[in-house]
Amino acid sequence: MASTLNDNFGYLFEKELITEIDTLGIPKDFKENTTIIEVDDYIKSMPLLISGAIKILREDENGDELVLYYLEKGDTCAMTLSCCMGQTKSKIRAVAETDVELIMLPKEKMAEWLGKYKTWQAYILQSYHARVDELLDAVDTIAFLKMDERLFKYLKDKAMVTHNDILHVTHKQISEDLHTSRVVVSRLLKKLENEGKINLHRNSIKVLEL
DNA sequence: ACATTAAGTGATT
DNA sequence: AATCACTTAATGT
Repeated sequence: MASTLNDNFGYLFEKELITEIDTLGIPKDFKENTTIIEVDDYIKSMPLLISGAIKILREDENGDELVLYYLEKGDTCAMTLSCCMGQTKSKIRAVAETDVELIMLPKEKMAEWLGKYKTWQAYILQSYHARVDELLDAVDTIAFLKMDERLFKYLKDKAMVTHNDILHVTHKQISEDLHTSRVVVSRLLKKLENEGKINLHRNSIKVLEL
């Protein structure tokens, strides 16, 4: 376990901090497509992503969802950060996009480490900043981009986090992530194929322009 | 061969 | 861009 930590965070954190994470953190695995955090869950620990990718979704009262952004190796969840500080419930849903390995850190240590370790402080601030940026990006995408551009961006993002240009996903699933209808997705995908940006197959899509 | 599910299409709002 | 109604194609039993 200590070696995994060193491989992934050795360049980020000082030795003592790695040791603390090693002794206090609880390693956890999630299989692809399992829910890691549900809306209204209370957050009692904060996750550090070791490997895999996590999809962060917003969900409205009808259960309609919308993809906000993806988390990758080394990232942490900004929502968790704000939840740990206040005593609030999660307002988002986190689903494992691929098989995921993470370490759960007790939230009490968060504040303590902020004062104790410079690298931890830098890491938290940096990831908070990155998350805010991605959120703004998501807002821009929804507010200013047309559906076809949103769709293509979605495909590219997905290919990026899975490190695979072939996506195994149905049009229906895409429409749910983008909060639109399947018919629209099918039509736009067809258009993208005609433009030579993707190849369509049943249950899979190959992204050509990355 | 039949049922089920994914994807394509035209028409309408 | 959403919805409906319908077709076609692929896949499972």
